Amino acid sequence: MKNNTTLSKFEWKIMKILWNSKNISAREVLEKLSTKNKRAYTTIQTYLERLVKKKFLKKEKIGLVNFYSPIIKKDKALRSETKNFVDKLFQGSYSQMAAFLFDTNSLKENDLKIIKEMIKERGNNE
Amino acid sequence: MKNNTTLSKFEWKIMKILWNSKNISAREVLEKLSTKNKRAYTTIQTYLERLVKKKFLKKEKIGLVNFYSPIIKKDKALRSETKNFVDKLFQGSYSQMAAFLFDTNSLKENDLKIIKEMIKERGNNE
DNA sequence: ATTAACTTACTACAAGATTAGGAGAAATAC
DNA sequence: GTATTTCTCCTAATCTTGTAGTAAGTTAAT
Repeated sequence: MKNNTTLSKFEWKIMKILWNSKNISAREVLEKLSTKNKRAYTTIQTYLERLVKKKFLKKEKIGLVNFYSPIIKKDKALRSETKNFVDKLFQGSYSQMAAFLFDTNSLKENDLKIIKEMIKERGNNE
Repeated sequence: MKNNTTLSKFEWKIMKILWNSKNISAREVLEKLSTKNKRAYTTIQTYLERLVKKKFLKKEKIGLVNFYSPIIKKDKALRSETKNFVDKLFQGSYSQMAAFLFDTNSLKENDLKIIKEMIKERGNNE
């Protein structure tokens, strides 16, 4: 297994569910998926098993049923996936990414406003 | 072929070379790859052919040799890949991504400085 | 007790990614 | 003018992702 494991879109959906409600079964995961993200029950099982194999989840069998919970923190996963992305597209430079977002007007009015706020709040710590 | 085609890390490396020097051969692509990114000559060919199939490149045979050049703009590819990423991790919200980057101190001093500058420059257009 | 419902574990298969080798044609080297 | 180099095109092994079916066991229902 690679060190910089990245997750697919659907794997992220599942992990997000797991980060919200730890120690749940395949059935419960399936139930928490929105209508457009429904899959066959066994498909969910396969994803869960793969995430265990990738060391994102652990499973614990209670009676008949397997319960899964995350073993890596959401922040860590986000960080590593984000780093991968910024490496891939922007040579690892966050300001390069920011420049791109500004220059192509990718940010909506509202995003921009929120970001300005954040910068203002944090502007004094240096 | 999917509509929101995303490229792998190595496909991006190749595309970046192509965006920098249009209409080059597999040999030239290989030469422009840094030492740690060297691959077998035929591997490069395979990537180039795949990128043609994905409609990111076109090829033109001159004499014996195939020459490749991009048929989609770098900005467009960056935008679409970025959108995919932000959808996957941050529910499509750029400000959510920004918040994450700030909160986890992912941004280096210097990135932050540059970003503040950018915001200042663009601060008047609203 | 037989059936219905549900679970796990295993298997499968297509598409895409990663990497490259081999056959055959053309160019070039001397 | 044969040997070597260098292309292209084709083929392919291995891994990952997406999606799910089947067999066999457990529980609940009547």
